Amino acid sequence: MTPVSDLTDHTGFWMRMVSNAVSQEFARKVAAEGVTVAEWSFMRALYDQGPMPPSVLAQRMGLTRGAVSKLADRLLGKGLIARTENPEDKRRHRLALTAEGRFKVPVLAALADANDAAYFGVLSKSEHHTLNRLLKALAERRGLKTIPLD
Amino acid sequence: MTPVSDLTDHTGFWMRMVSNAVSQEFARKVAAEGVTVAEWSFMRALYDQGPMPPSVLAQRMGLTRGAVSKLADRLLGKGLIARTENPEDKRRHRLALTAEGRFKVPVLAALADANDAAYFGVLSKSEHHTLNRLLKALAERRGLKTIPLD
DNA sequence: CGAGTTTAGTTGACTAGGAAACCAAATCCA
DNA sequence: TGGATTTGGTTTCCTAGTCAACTAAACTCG
Repeated sequence: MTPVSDLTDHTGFWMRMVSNAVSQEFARKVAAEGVTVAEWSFMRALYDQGPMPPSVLAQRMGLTRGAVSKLADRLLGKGLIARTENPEDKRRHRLALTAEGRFKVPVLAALADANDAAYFGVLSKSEHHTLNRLLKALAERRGLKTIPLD
Repeated sequence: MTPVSDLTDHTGFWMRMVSNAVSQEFARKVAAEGVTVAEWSFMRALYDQGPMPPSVLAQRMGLTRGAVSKLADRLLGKGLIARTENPEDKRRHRLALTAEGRFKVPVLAALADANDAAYFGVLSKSEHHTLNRLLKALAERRGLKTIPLD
């Protein structure tokens, strides 16, 4: 008959289906806190690693510099991050969380925790552990490193 | 110290990382054939289930009617699908693959097969099987059904 | 020194999708 | 019958990215 394999034969199909569902759910939750997932990821990176120039952030987040530039504008507008000049090189500057931004991180992190737990809670402990192991193995064997966004 | 859990503690984090990588890789490959992933998914649905109205397609693909309307415009422009009027109800119409579109599906399907195989081929047979099982379990227990796009 | 060159970041044109307003055809029903 | 409502689809405006052109600052080296 058709030489075309079934869509559902692909692991990638199922992975994306689940992954999308988890992400969309999370996006909905952080939206209630007034931030997008990209903004959360941005803030999270600053929280973990301290102030850094936009270019580094772009690389960490797997975004273009342009995207980070615009993202930074939005976060500046919301008062969640601040820009600090570098007197030695006027091109460079660094982005850092404001007090307000810093305060928000644990709140959002709690949402992330809850979301993950709720979503994968339908698996048994050992299933969950196995899934983690397999995903990490894939990421490692493929040399993945950029923080996933959406 | 910080009350904030590590990003990498989340299964969703790893899942998205891997899922994104698989999808981006696939997007690159189909782009070489002149279509986007959404277009592929669109064509695939028509291939599997025959001609259907845009609204049904929207539901199947988890897109809004607006999105499908635009997607259909693009595919019409590329000559991959055709619109057929419904004489009984001038609002409705159905979308179907053209001969050219129909011809392209197996080619794209082969790319999808290859991509999936390459990506998950780094797992052992039993690991791969386990991963499939867990993902399907998650999808099922969560009642997921829309075809994942990106 | 000062004209190219490189580097950091921004901007503008473009793409893909969502939400909601919108349009036209069909249906309902008093 | 004919106005209100419902339905199917399109369009408009918005958001969030990419890519490539651009600007300004710093560096290089003849």
